[in-house]
Amino acid sequence: MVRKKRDTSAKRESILDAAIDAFIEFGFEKTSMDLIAERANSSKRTVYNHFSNKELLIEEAFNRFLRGAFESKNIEYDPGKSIEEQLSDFADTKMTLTEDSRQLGLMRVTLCAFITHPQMAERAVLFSDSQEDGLVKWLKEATLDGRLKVDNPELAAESFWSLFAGTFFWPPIIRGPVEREKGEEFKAEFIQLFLARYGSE
Amino acid sequence: MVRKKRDTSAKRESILDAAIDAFIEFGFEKTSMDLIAERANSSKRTVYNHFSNKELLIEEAFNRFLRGAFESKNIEYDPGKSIEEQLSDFADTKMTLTEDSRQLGLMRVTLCAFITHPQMAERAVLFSDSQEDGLVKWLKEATLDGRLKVDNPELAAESFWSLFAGTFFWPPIIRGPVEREKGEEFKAEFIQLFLARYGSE
DNA sequence: TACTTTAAATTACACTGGTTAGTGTAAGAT
DNA sequence: ATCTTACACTAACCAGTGTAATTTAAAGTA
Repeated sequence: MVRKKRDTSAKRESILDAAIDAFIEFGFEKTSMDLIAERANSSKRTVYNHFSNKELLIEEAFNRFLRGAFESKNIEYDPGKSIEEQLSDFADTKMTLTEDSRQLGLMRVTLCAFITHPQMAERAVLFSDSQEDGLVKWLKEATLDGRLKVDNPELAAESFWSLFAGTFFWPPIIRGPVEREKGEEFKAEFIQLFLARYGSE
Repeated sequence: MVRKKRDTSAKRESILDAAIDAFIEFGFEKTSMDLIAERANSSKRTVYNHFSNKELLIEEAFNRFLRGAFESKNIEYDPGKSIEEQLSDFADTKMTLTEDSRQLGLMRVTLCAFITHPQMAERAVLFSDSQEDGLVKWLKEATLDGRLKVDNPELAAESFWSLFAGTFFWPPIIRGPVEREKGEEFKAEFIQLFLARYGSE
């Protein structure tokens, strides 16, 4: 028996891409499999050959969201840079996620999926908990180095994320990107606020 | 000509209640008008007599959400109470919104509606902007009274909301209510954080 | 108070027109 | 031999309408 297998990943990708675009534009429920096929320049049958039902498509979109959301580099402590600069750079890095309109759209779709499929949200929470240790570690190192005074790094990290997300994550999800000027102003302010409590001087 | 008009508000309410419950349980798209009628112990025709299409139901649900979200009393400056106590009480008041599971469900539905119908989100943003002046006013009064040092009350208010929502609004929307112990711990922490920058001593 | 009248509100139910997830198949492409 | 396509098809669901019958309660009557 000779097995012949062909590489069909390109087709699969184009279907998934088309599906994500359509989900972003119309939402999951209102996107039909026929539309996805049409946009992927494919036949509906091929769509079903790759993803045997519609749920699998949103699952894959979700996985891609997770990958994108956390692949951006995490914060690493650098004794040679000021605390303000390190926090500011970190915020800038994370900000890019909601500046790209496709990524933003994918987040919106995913957020709705979380709300209607709580089991997806659980997976995301587990994943993000495992990832967000980066900031906690940074806070500990900065404290050991005498540059910060943080008793409870987990709590401090949560405060930082709240301050960040309250301007740079949730508002863009709902109303669209933040204007750069206002963004810079708020970033400076919340870093000041953070350091007023956790700074060492 | 004698006009007879009957009070049909009870029926209307029961339909809207049933609709909201169903939206919470199944989401807007997946809730059929037949189901709403059944749950309201009414006929589909009566549903349509009160709400001539499905959109009007989500609109009304949204209006009810707005009313619920902002009817809870706003913060008012009281020179006789400590700053910590006033902020803590304010946070407690706002917290009750996400402790009630129906209100939480309604918020989820509304959030999804915002994401898929941006024009609804606009109305909500306008409404909330007009309401959230309460905290700004409080910050100004506390500053005039020498109890706080706030240069930019709008920015400070935004920081406060970010800190609050980062624990007491968004996480409950996604994963469910916050455990009381953790909530108290974080509330104390974020008030400390806020006062480290804006407190007058 | 009790009763009748009457228009408004509600119901049951059938029906239309449209959409959509998913399947089967045979022919064609790589 | 495997992947892909075109296309026809099913079975279900659903928003919204039309209508005639039935129930309800406000207003008029005794």
